[in-house]
Amino acid sequence: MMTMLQAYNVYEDRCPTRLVLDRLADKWALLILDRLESGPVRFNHLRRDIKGISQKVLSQTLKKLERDGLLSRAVFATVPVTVEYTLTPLGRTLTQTVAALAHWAEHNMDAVLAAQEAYDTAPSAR
Amino acid sequence: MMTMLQAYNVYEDRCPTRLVLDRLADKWALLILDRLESGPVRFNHLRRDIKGISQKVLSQTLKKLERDGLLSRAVFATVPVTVEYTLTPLGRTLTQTVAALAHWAEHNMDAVLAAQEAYDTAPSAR
DNA sequence: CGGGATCCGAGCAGATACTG
DNA sequence: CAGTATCTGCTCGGATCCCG
Repeated sequence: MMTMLQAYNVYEDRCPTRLVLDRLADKWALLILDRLESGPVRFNHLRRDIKGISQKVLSQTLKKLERDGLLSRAVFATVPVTVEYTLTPLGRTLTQTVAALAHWAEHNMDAVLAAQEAYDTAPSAR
Repeated sequence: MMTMLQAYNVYEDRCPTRLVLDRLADKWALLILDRLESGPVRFNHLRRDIKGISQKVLSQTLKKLERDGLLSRAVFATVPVTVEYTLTPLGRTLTQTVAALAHWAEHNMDAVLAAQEAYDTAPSAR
């Protein structure tokens, strides 16, 4: 199954997998997907929770993720209007992997920061 | 949200985990790490294998990954000089997750592409 | 072979203002 | 509340040339 589907080489340029990987290789997208894992969240709630993201970038990123079928957008005719973002089943299959990446970052950041310091203070010819 | 191990909140700005995640959220970095999984590779070999990457970006990305302690750089005094890039033990712990992400992209790209097409051809008020 | 240095253009991000 | 619109940097990436 796995071998059959692999009609494309990941390292090849212009392969569809690259397009998907490229979309996923986005700090904000990863954070948003991770944040939605626990359930639907409204726009300004996301904006508040994900510190440092601008309203424009949040809007753009949400639109891309919706286009990719990873999350869905639900509008409720309240006053004022309410919009909820929810992971689709497809998106939910991804969050496991995203969470794994986040956990790796969390558990290994000390090692990474130590490596950076060692690298920066190294007197060798760089 | 999460629980015990989380001394930092991933969604907080300026948290170290964010810095690491940000580094990982790089298409080229992911491809390079994935490519090095099977063993040491030389500079121009990487350049050839990872289609579409420029020499400058390859060089920059390798330097960042080395600084993060994810890969090591070995110079051999041949003529001309040979440079090999190898995953460090730390880097090797990451490739499992990176590979999982690549596999997800590969197995689900059809669904993603279908979702994109549906989104683009939708007549609804967007 | 394995890069560094430089120049340049496109795109992305920030800030601000406005709207249904 | 949940965005859109616009303007303005400013960084990133590509291309080119050069070197030990």
